[in-house]
Amino acid sequence: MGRGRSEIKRIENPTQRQSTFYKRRDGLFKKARELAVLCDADLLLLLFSASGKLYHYLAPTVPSAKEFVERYEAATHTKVWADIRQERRAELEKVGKMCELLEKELRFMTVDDGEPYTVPSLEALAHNLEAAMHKVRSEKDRKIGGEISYLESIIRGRQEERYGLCDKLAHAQTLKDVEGGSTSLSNGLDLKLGFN
Amino acid sequence: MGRGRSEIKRIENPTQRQSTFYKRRDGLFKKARELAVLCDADLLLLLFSASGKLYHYLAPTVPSAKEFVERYEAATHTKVWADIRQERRAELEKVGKMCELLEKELRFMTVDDGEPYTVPSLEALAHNLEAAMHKVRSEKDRKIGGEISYLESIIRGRQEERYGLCDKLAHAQTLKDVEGGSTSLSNGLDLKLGFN
DNA sequence: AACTATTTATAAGA
DNA sequence: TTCTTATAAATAGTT
Repeated sequence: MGRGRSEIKRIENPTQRQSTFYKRRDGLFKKARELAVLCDADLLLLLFSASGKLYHYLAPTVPSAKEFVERYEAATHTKVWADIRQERRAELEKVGKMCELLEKELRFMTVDDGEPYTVPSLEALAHNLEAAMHKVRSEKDRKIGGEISYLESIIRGRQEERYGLCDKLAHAQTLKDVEGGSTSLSNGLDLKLGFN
Repeated sequence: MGRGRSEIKRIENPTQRQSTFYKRRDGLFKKARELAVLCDADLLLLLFSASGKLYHYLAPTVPSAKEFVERYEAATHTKVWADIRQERRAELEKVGKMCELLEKELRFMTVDDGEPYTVPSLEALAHNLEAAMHKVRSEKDRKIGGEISYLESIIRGRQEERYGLCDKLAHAQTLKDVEGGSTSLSNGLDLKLGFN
């Protein structure tokens, strides 16, 4: 709304940001109230401005903040964290592309630090790297031999595997929680290198 | 908005109330997100529908989350939020790593498509993987041999390398865009595996 | 789930 | 801040 803007990104100009904060804060609280009343919903809204000031709204039907938080807690342990993971993952995928490179590199370099890795996990890592090397080598050989047709024949299969990753991603959290740390690492690498 | 209404009172018709709930819930959450992002504010929104279903929004965290939790705790004498913050932070890290692994895998798997890669780049890739393997193997051996002191002696050097990575990261995007896919890949691995 | 006629929210400007 | 106003968004009623 208003005379422009559609991008949602941090407003750098402090004056403008403050002004926008006031307006949108009022708008948000108004919306919150309306939703609570119109639809008979319970809601709690806590807001800290960048300068640290607290604003909050508690729906009229909610007797007390404490009670509400307890209710939230109860629901939280059954359902909410899955949603949070979902949100976080999307957020990370979107925002974290740049950081990814650095984190990746740092992770590899921490191998030198030795701290976080157990011998079994290092074995798995070495094994996977070796397999990856062979994979790449054979790939090269095929290419040199001009056996393009061979490549083409497996492209579809790989493509399908790749699409399958979407599903893996969708279940990644579950897997992660079930498996142990080092096992998780080696599985991650297995995944990464696409071994069967 | 819409074609009527201005009175804010409970909607008695259940169907209409439900419909309105969905629409306004989406609107409210969108507004909440926008406010958090635009104005760098921290907010928490908990919403229970009349039927007891929970929806919630937590502003993208980290820097101000601490402040948020501390202030909220001070205001409500609740300990819950400290735990939530902790869990969220751990969750963020885990999820980030998982995303990384999957994205990495996707990148590796594109080697199979063969399309964007030239023979020289595959050679470089294979070479780097082999070197990485040896690196990991020797790392493992050192660990097994308990030669911790050796590790410690190189940590500082690696630390410095790592700091240099910030600069590399800053230019990583540029490199990637400027160079062809194949060259980029081998460079990526050089970076990733930390070869000199 | 979509579609619009309207009402609201709000970005800029004062 | 606060008000005004031109525009962008949200959404009530409808299909």
